[in-house]
Amino acid sequence: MASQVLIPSGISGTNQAKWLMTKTKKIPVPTIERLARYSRPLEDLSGSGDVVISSVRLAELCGVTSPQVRKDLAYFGEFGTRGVGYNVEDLLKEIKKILATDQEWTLCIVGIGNLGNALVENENFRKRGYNFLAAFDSDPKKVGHTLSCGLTIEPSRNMAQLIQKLHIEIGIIATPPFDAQKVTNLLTDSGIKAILNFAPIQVRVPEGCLVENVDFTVSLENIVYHLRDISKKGLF
Amino acid sequence: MASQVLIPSGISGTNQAKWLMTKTKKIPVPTIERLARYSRPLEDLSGSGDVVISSVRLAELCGVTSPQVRKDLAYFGEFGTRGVGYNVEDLLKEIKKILATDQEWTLCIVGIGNLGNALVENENFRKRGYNFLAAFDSDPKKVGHTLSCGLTIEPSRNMAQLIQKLHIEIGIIATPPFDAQKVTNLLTDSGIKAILNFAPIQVRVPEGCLVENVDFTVSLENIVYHLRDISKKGLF
DNA sequence: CCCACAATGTGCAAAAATTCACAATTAACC
DNA sequence: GGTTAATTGTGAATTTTTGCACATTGTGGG
Repeated sequence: MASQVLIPSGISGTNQAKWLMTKTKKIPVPTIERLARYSRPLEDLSGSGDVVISSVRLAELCGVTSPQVRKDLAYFGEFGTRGVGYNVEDLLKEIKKILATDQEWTLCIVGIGNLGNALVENENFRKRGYNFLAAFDSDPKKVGHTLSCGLTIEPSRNMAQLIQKLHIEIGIIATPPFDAQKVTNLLTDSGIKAILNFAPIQVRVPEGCLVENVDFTVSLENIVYHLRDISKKGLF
Repeated sequence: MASQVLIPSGISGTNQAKWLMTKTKKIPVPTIERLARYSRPLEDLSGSGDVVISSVRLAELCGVTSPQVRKDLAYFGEFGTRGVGYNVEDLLKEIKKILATDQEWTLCIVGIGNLGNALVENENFRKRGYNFLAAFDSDPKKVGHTLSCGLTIEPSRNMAQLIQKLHIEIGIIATPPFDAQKVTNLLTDSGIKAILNFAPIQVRVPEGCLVENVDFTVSLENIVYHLRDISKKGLF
């Protein structure tokens, strides 16, 4: 725990408190995650005819309450018009600015199994400005193979060199759990700034590196806990 | 919002308050998610020599504080021995009992693209008692194809019939976002009890069905928000 | 048997996050 | 131009979650 502080939502890093200060207001950690969720329906609506949206409607679409929406947005400014609502295009632009998704980011992926492949080929990433610049795997049988997205699989030993040459900022780990910590060390040694880890272990990083752990089985266990709970209570 | 209540961690369902009551104590929502995380290192340790583990050590391995670990466990009973710690095997067994992962669950998956394929082939699921009994896709080119795991891809129109015949409890959605709501309706109409949705939209379900939405891009946006925040503050 | 040490379990305090209620503002209509 | 309806922005109250401090209990050694 010396070099790592867990942020409730799952992201972890160093000296979190400082990062969450904007002017003098503290931004609740879950707010950031919700902002990302708000942007999904806004993207959809931004194509269609609707020009404005109320906090009530946006809340419905995202499964939260409307005061929550208003409060979340109010942390960062006054984006709406009283009596009217929020302009869809403008709000989307503001949220993107807040989240820093109005700029391009450079990624690499480590571990080109089924999952790694699915992630690197995923349209949603590229569409949102996340650019995979390199793919790594330690399996000699995979190295040299070219993926549909155009990337050629590199051996893990080239990691440091490529990350620095291509200015890669974020690393995604999609290896088996056993390799995840080793890969994390390789990535951080190469100067990566943040890691999105899909291996079902909690990887440790040195000061100044961000980690977010995504664990599918945790989500499933959440579900089955509540499922069993329901049948036990005989509510349904 | 009429038929759906969002639980902070991302899981949503109906009348949540009731489910979280055990005897008279309210269980914090994040506690369940952490219990799942605690079980990972316990599984690893359960093979090796260590027989007991302290809350301090377990907390380190999971990136939380030690009072947090103790408090989380104390909601469900007294599993440790004062002055000693927790017996690894026993604690794992207790957590599995709490989470209902000591039993088998039946799943199906809808959408056999890269991601769907990666999920259904994933060892971690089967290893933990999550059994995929059916795979669906609406693409006629995919229907009839047999996956490495042995399942044959079924057309979506067979969904209701198969879910009922095989007593499938949980559905996983790995379709493009546009199809996700339609698939959700199909699943709930077929009597599914819970849905794990990987499409980047918030799907709506009728009363009595659980949903957990997993959105990779939300995790990434979380990261880039904090990353930009760091460089702006000039901390590194 | 007693004492020192280690580690859990827990009531209470603190912090964090959400919800409420309403003042403020705008648009639309007559 | 005034009145009504709609909707935001926000301080205060409430609820939820976490952290602290310590009493409690078990272990091992002399």
